[in-house]
Amino acid sequence: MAKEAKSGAIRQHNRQKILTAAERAFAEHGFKGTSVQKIADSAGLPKTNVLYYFNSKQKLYIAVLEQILNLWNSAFDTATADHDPAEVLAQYISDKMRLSQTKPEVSKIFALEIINGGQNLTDFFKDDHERWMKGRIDVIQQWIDRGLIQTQDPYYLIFHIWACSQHYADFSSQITHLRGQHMTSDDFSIATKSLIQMILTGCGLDVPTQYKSE
Amino acid sequence: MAKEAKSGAIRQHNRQKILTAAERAFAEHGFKGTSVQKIADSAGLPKTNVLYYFNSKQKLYIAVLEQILNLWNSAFDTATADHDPAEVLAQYISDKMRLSQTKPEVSKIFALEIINGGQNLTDFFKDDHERWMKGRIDVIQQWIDRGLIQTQDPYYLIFHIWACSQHYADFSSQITHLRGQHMTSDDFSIATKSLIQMILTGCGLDVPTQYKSE
DNA sequence: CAAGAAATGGACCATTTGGTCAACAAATTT
DNA sequence: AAATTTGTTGACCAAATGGTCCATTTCTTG
Repeated sequence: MAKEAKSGAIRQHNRQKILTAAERAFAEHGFKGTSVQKIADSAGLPKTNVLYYFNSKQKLYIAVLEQILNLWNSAFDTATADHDPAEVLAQYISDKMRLSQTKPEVSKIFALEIINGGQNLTDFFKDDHERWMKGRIDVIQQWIDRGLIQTQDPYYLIFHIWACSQHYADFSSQITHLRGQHMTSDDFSIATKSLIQMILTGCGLDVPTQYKSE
Repeated sequence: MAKEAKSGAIRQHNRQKILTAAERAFAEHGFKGTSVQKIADSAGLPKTNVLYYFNSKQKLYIAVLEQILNLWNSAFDTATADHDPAEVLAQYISDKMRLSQTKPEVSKIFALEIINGGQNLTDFFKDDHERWMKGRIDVIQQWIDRGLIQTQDPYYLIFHIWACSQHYADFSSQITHLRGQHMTSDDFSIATKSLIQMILTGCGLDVPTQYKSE
């Protein structure tokens, strides 16, 4: 039942090629909009081969989702109420923005999945995420209680951070169109500082110098 | 060639029933994930009938998109640099949040469409939107020049407003799961105030009294 | 090198799906 | 009421697609 790791070099190599191709395809056209054939072509393998490694389109999709979870990590995960909220939040926003910049497909796949109701996310992931959230809410609440930060509800603060940072990945086509040009590295840098300044100031925090603009 | 309005009462009634059903379906499963049959069932009509009114799935989808555009209006559209930025922005955020609350399907369809690259949006719409954007950017830039508002780049301010407000519609399933309960009207009211306070304060603006919390 | 395991790939199948057709029923118009 | 337009419906079709089978080739390993 379980996929033995073994030494299988070809196996690992091919699986990764497929996963990468699948990631791109799913991000661009969603689960239903992506055909196994397309993924196979894109990976340079016959369709049968894709089904050989992953047993079904659905399982391949879930494998893509699971591979993605490793990117979710941030220093914020282990922050406590004793840390400086301004530092921690600025760092977290910066991390999320970098992810949107470097791995927009990841963000898109998750966006599509969540809009769709998140039915393919395993209960394990959901519970894990919920636990993570509770922990973070707890820390923020303590900051609030200690008068270190001004925000109504910790949940909404986190949602707003996610919303803004993910927006740059998910809605990149719109952003590019409206601005008349693709977001460059410099643009991302400015957008990140702009977002940090807005959220931190919005919470009554001072922006740490290294995240300040100009 | 063109669809004459005529008196066609049946026509109008059926078209609307189909559009409503299609809106729900597309929001929930995306374009590819929705079958004409499902829409027909949901509208209580045979599939052939749906194709009779709209000539193809694609045209039906575009009709849904176009119907939606009428909801995009806000007082912000006609604001000038002489208006009070705090009032205008608070009102705009409030409008956008209300839309997310009352018409989440609309937001979801657009999100799916944009993530997908927005290939089904007509050039007319895109140009229109671009013009709207340029106008709004211009107003905000004037506020900046007059020292009325503190923000790095007008574009990012608007993106952040969109991102946060739409998040409540697009990611509702995640929000419900993490909070452990559905967003009630009261929750939306608090979230709206929280968002207004964060963004306005983040721009160095005072929150107008009617949008203040408690 | 020989045997077993892993990988490759073409042929094939059942289902779903968007869309057409033609016949028939209901409204409208003249 | 006759004629014409509009609406309703089932039968049908071709293409796409997820997935299976099986034969063949390539690797690995004793």
